[in-house]
Amino acid sequence: MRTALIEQAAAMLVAREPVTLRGLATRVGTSTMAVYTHFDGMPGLWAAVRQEGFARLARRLAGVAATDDPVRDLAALGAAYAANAVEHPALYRAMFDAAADLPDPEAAGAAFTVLVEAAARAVEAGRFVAADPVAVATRQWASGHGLLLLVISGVLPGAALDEHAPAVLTALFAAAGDDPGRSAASVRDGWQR
Amino acid sequence: MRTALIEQAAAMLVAREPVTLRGLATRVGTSTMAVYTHFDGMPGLWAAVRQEGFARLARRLAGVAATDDPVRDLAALGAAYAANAVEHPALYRAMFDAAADLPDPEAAGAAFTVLVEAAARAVEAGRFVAADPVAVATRQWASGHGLLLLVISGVLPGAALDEHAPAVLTALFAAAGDDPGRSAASVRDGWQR
DNA sequence: TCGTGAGGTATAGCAGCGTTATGTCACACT
DNA sequence: AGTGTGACATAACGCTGCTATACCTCACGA
Repeated sequence: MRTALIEQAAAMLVAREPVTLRGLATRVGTSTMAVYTHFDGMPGLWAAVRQEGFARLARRLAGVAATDDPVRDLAALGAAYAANAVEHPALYRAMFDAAADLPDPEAAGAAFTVLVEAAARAVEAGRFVAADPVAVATRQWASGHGLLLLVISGVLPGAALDEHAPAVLTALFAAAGDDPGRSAASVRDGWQR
Repeated sequence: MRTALIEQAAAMLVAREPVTLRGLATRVGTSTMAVYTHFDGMPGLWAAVRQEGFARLARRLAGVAATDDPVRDLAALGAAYAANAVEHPALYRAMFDAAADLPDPEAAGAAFTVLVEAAARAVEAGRFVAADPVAVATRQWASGHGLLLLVISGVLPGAALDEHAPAVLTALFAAAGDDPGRSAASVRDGWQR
């Protein structure tokens, strides 16, 4: 019942339908009370939906295979992150409506850790000289997040993603100490969606 | 009456009070009908509030004086943009809830144009070699937007702004062709909030 | 075997929300 | 001076999330 409600809410979200208590209960085939026994109300259900969104994101990023080029991997992770957001824009927006209070922040942490570890491998491989992996991952994440939100909300056209994301990533990786030309090649290779 | 409603709504927004039709009408000292005669309902009022938010942003950016160092100016514009967002986080979030449909998109365009013109001056001054000013401005804007939203929503601590924003800007400016050391100095100089 | 208590669900009603239909008034124009 | 047009007030409608209450089911122990 818990999972049925969460998945139905996520489905209504991607279908751009308004996620309402009564509509949700009707579709799942139960009464409105179920949301209160399992989630303590709509805010609790939204928190569970955000949690599920981050869990899916973490699984998706974990599915990106690591290669012997950690910079390429970072770009591939960015591409997977972007694809996940573009495929389910409403869910992505809902995730960050209140991303600060998650029932279990570890799911979001796991997704972020994948980025940090790839950056750490780049440091270890001598690509990022004297760079902080957490800082590199944070900057990549924040920059990509902003670009994605602007595209999702229709401010920038969809083509802006392929136009700007690789350039921004290349700039960040080069600033981390990687050779600019080599960064550009790695990003071009990793950013295949 | 129109402006009174918009300003009251913006005030309730920054005060973190729920912006409700009845509460708004009561505070302004009118009835709920005023919102319908002037804005055709709450969505119209929200559009007007977003419009006002972008107008304030454009005025703020226009108030940043240009110097003989266009890269420094870009950093200063970024700092002003960030300060505006941090001072009125709820308004900033509301602005981008549906930034794609504004009554008069020219206000948002004016704010963006300030960025583009500074980037164009950097190209003209030979700092950004063969770089597209619009692309540079877009990347700066998107990256700053993402970082700001993560800080505003509490995902990243407030200190992340001063830690990451200058570094990201420096990376973008260096990628545009500017000398890395010179970019870093200009950004450090412009990013004074 | 038969209560019995506890947990999940159904029902009905609450206050609040945005919206709309209708009524009322003041002011500008001929 | 009459008239109509625009803005505001009032009341009601349907919807929202939420809660109090009743019901039903099932596991458990005398």
